[in-house]
Amino acid sequence: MTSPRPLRADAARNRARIMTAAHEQITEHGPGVSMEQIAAASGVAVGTLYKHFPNKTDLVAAVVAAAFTAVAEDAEASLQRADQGSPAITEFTGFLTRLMDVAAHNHAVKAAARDLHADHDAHPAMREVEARAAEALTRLVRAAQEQRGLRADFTVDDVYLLFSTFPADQPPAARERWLALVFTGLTAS
Amino acid sequence: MTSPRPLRADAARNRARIMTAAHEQITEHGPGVSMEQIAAASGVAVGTLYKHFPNKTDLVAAVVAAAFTAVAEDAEASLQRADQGSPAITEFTGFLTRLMDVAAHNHAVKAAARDLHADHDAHPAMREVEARAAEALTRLVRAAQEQRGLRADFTVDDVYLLFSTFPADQPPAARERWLALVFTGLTAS
Amino acid sequence: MTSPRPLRADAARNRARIMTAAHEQITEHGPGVSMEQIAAASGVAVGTLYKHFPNKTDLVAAVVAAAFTAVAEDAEASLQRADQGSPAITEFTGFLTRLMDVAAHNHAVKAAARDLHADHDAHPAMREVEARAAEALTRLVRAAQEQRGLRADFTVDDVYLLFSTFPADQPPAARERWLALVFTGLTAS
Amino acid sequence: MTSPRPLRADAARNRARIMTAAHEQITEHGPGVSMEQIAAASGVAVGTLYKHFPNKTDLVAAVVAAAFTAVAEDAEASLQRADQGSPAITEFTGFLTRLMDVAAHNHAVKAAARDLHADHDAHPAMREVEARAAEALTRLVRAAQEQRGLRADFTVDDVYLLFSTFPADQPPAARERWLALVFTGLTAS
DNA sequence: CATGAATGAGCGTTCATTCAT
DNA sequence: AATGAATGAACGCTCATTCAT
Repeated sequence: MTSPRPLRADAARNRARIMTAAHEQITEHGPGVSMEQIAAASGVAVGTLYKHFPNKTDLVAAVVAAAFTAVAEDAEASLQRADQGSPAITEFTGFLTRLMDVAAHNHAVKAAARDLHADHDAHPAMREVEARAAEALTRLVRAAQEQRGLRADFTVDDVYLLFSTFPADQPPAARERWLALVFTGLTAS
Repeated sequence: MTSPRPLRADAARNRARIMTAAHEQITEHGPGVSMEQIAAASGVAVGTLYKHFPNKTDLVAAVVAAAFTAVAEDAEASLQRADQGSPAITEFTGFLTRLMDVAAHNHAVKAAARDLHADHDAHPAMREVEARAAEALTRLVRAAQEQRGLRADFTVDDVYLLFSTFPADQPPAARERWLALVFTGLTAS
Repeated sequence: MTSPRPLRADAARNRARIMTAAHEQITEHGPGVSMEQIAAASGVAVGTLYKHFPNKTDLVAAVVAAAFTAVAEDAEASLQRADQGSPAITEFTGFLTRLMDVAAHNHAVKAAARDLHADHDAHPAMREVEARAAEALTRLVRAAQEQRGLRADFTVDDVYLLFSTFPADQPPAARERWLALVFTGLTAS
Repeated sequence: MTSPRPLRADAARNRARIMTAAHEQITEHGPGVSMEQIAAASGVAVGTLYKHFPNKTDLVAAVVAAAFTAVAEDAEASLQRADQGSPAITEFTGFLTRLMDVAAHNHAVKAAARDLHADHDAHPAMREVEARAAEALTRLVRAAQEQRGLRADFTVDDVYLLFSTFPADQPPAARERWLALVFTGLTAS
């Protein structure tokens, strides 16, 4: 569905190398890295980048989407555990904490995501992964509210809001302090 | 020490025009505006920009610092009102709210400040204005805590943390929601 | 000699599809269309284009030559009608008018032909179709001259000259005006 | 009027060198020459080209316009001679002949002009020089018609039409033949 | 002091062509 | 014979910065 044709083996390998290299380069040098540099780090020529991704924005979006896939999967696993009896609020705060960890370890990728802001839905892979996460989180949030652990007016959009404002580029102490401050306001009154 | 020579009248006028124009241009077009464009908006030539500011970063830092001066003054005024009997917590949340308003109306400048991140202390004007604000805020925070309105572990650094993560570039509804979530966690337990 | 091997059935089919697609793409997007796009429109891969035509120039030349085949056939039909009693001058001006029509409807192909200018004889197919047209036109011109309708010094080269300067890319009114101006000078004195 | 400020001496010199080099390079390699190559031939860096001309199209248009200035002046001189008693038809055909000569010696520039086709009025310098030529030619055409030398329905637009279709890139013999054919149709009936 | 012309490395992107599969 | 991934030089253009005037 995502791939009309299954992509030749060598092309798939190159695509993976490009994504990996792009992730590394963005992490190391920020979303401003040049395509040329990503190409060099991938061990391919620029043209190959453009063969796989129509333009730089699309490549960056693919990197961001890939990074978010793990998050979506984490959300789904958390929901499943909650469905199987684990306290929903525990699962939810656990998910949030891990989400912030991911953000902290990928803060340049997060910055890239922010640069995409306006059209973050214009990228298919992004839309898909967001939908997955939203689906799981909606249910996890609801469960946590029903168990009286999470404030009643909390929504999935709030997760995005908190995530998007998490100080991923600051030192661990600051990140933890921020979480502490914010978490205080999340519990049910 | 900060000013080896008191600056000739016309030079001072030029400097002011540059700062004003730079603020406007950054606000309108983001921190990426070219020096050429700022120069044009200032009514001077690029060379003059470089006469006043060794490089673009320094100019942007000066603009950011200037924008923060109003904030420092607001902090001082709030403190003064608290000293004269106004409830410290009211003054503090009032200050915070106005701070977020300023951020929202200058979010491109705030973005510029963020781009400076690493060395935001490397710029003298920045250090100075931060010191003024910190001085006033420290006392305001302490007062609010003594009056049992603000959580006991709150510090001035937390103000920076909250300010730096405020979603200034998002629509009003999101900004207000963020404030609501965060403020919940600030009151004394 | 022109065809060392008679070309396998599927290869012949592919070649035809490529030529058709190339004609369409050139007509629609000009001679600058990329080989990739022509390949896509042909339903084959680029490699196949290069299998049939050593390089882009050769493909474009083949398209141009093919387009000229209809012209050569028109010339031959006109000559035949003249041989069978139709006034030669009528046939000749009729041919010229249709030639200009063809040019107008294929002006991007004509532009492609012009880009080839220098070596328009370097391409076998081109030489062949030109020879066919020249053969018929020489006799048609002679007949028209003998019947005193066409100026005595007119030659087949003049046909090329007029054709190559016909303003095919201009609006109909301009094309008609050009024809009117030029035709005035063609009748026998 | 064309120049709000009279341009510094060194800048004017560079501008002239750029125009000269651009003319030469276009003449030698066609309108497709790269800006880099024109810059090298000018003895300046690319940035300087862009300082003087916002983009390649504008530079090419300036070269074309400059080349046409001589034509406009020729038209004006021809008109003046006609006003002073020289037969208008002689002046007109003389002008046309010289125009074709210029085109022949600058055929790559003429090709460049053709590439500009759609927006050849979008370039101020072009508009101005066209207006000058049109003014003089309108009167010269009228005079030639009143003296019964030029066909009565001839217009200035016809001059453009003939000029734009003149086979400037063909050998002298072809060019002369074309002129001969076309001129036959211009005399008054 | 101010000017603004000049620099030139760098960027994103395109595309004819090659060659391993 | 066909595929299509990969190449990489080339292009138009930008912009922080320098320095002769």
